[in-house]
Amino acid sequence: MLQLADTLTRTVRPVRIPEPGQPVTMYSCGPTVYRYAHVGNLRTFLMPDLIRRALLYHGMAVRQVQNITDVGHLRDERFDRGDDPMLVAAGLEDKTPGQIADAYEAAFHADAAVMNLLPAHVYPRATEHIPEMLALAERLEDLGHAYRTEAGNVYFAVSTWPGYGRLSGNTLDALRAGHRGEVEGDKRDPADFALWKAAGEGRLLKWPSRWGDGFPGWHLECSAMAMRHLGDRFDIHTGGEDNVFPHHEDEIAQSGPIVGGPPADLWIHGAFLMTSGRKMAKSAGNFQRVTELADDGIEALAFRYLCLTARYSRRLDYSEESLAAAATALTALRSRLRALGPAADNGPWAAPAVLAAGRAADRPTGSAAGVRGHALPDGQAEPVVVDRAGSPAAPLSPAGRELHERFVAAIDDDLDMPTAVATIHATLRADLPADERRWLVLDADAVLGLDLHRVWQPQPPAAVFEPRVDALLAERAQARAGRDWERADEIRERLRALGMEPVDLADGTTELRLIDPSKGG
RNA sequence: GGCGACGUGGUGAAGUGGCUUAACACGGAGGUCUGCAAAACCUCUAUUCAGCGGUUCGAAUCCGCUCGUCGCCUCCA
Repeated sequence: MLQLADTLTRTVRPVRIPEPGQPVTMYSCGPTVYRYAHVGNLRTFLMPDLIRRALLYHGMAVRQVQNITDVGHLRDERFDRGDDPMLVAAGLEDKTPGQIADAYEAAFHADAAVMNLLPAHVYPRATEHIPEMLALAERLEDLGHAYRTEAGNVYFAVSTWPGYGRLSGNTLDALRAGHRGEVEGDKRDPADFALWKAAGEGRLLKWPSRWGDGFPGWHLECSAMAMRHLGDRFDIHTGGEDNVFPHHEDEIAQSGPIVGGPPADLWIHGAFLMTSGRKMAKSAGNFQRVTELADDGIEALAFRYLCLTARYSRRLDYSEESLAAAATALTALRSRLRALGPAADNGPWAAPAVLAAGRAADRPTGSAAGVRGHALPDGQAEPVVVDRAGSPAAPLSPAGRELHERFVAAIDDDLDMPTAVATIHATLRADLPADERRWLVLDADAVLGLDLHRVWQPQPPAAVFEPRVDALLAERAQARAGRDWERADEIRERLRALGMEPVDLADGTTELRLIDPSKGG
């Protein structure tokens, strides 16, 4: 069974096995949609995708909710500059907050789709859950856990929640002792945090409440939306390491009095993606979108592969070099797999079921009412995956079974993807029949999510070829058949100039690979 | 100031008490194969885990100290 490192208890614990017919429930902190998500954000969003795939792999259904934060920042954050076409177009050209949020939400879905992230079942938007947030804040005030101030702000009184500090280690004593800087004048305790803030001058987004016009505190949305869509208690809560404090600490405090304890059983936090020794962040100027990778001839799945080479709980160094290495490794992996030949359509070694992320357009939009489950391509329902750890569908040999068990053990060990990836490399190298090696690798890909089954499709995944490229390829094939090597090499150079390398494979076919034309030779 | 994480080869990183005189990948070296170029396949590529002490029959792995790096405490994945 999958075990995960729980920040709250500082232990590695198994995911709770749900009642028969019930799903594992997971709430994932999602994007803030007033700017693009960068690859560091995407690494964090990959983590719940891996959890979900691992559980599906074990045959367990998962219900996943991922919030869309579309409120809270629009006054202070100038749509800061940049080579950011959408910011220029949408942000600075008098768009409404809603229009900006919609645009960036769509961009987020596009990024997630190219990363092969399985869509959540619901993407609730904060702005569509203001009534739930207000109801929660009112209950907390009525129960004596919150207080309203002269200025019209409502704060949660942390001293009323005895468990405060358990998640982050920032106990109240420590916080008070270590506090520095200004304290909002109307807080009773520096550690108190806002449930509701009075709307100031120039505030674009505000709602009426019993305390006057205002807007919700950041932490409130997750408490309210998790309760609405997953119930009081759910199994897994995911987020980035920066969410530990204050976001999740405060979420536990404000949900606690209502639901009788921490709302989630497991609190899982992903470590940052680092560039040049710093966390990736817009302000550091080291911000990169996943869709920008294509400009450098790198496909998004190479970034996914890169993420799989480190544990989610460890910071990962991101650089042009590490990304290029991942891209090369993924290409080589595909070549080795492809060399095994395609799977039979039927029989014991037929390709295992694929967990596909689909296209951005297949994703549900965030509206709370009328949410539809995510659609997979061809309208298929969420795949049912049997627990192959217990009884592999294919008749594995003892050596094959050993490799399979090694893979499953790695996954279950707090998502040890580096070991899992090492195992599939070992599988490809193993002294086993091609059918068995291919089956094991494709089976593993249900969790890895690298879309390895596509190696037998006619074109490499990320390439979009013009008709004339096809014509050139056909001509080269003819030239080679006629042993006109001069002509064949000439065409190769032309393709290289277009950024593609024709590679003649052992089976007589030719594959096109994307190359970086600027690197020449 | 408080809380926390990390420091392993040219690079990205596994390993957290013996099965490891340190996985896997990239890079590099050599070879097989092949119109060519690749790919694929094979071999090699850290006596060593920031430093110094300690615990132990045994430590990269546990403890202490030192040095270094980073993160959270304000919006932040």
